[in-house]
Amino acid sequence: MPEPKPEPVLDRLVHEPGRLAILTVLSSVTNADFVFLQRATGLTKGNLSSHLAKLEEAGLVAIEKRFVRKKPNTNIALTKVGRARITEHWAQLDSIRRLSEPSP
Amino acid sequence: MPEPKPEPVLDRLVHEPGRLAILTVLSSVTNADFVFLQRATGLTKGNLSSHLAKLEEAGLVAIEKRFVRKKPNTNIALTKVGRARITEHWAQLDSIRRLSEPSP
DNA sequence: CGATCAGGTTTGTGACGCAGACTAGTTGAC
DNA sequence: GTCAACTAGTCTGCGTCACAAACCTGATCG
Repeated sequence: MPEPKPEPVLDRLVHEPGRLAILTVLSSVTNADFVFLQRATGLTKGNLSSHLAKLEEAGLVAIEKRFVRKKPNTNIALTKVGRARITEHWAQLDSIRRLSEPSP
Repeated sequence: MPEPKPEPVLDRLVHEPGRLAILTVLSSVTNADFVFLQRATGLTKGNLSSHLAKLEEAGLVAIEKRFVRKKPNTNIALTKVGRARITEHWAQLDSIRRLSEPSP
């Protein structure tokens, strides 16, 4: 036996703190722009940009770029898949947590 | 301003899925041996070993090596610090989560 | 004009998680 | 006694990735 393959319970894409913050904020506001998200999450621009790129690539968020008052503006919203995944992720964290708290 | 330094809310050392599992399991059993932890967490030996090394280095767990029935046996327990940190971590996750669930 | 600012994107790199190779010692078969 | 197989871990190489700093594009200001 070449070592047991563990079940992949926690999705790293979602679990990463920066992305967890992004997704969680998004799940409460329906849509947000880049600057708002940066303030809300405390991430740097570069960081936020690359996290968003990954989330978009994975289909968890939808990104729309426009110009607002002659300035570039990036609008981000959770997709259905994204909403499902973040919800599921919190549920999985709960089940891990219950390992330590048998029953009140 | 050279980009705002974000507050380090989530401790990566603890947040990492493998270690989160280890710490959470430990917080329910007072102490455990290597093999038990491997089964409980689903990690491979190599993985578990290096995670434990990091946790020990950070003072979150205490590791004691013995021989039990002529075989090497590694016994692991949460330290006070470790117990505090895992509790605090769950609390921080809660506060992040509340961002998306204003109040029922 | 040149400088500055807003709003992002691209790049360099060190750290790290992963799994598989390796080690040390034990037990069982012959 | 010695050979093979097993237990209990540690060590190593590699690919990935998060981070921040440098960079880019266009608008606005002096």
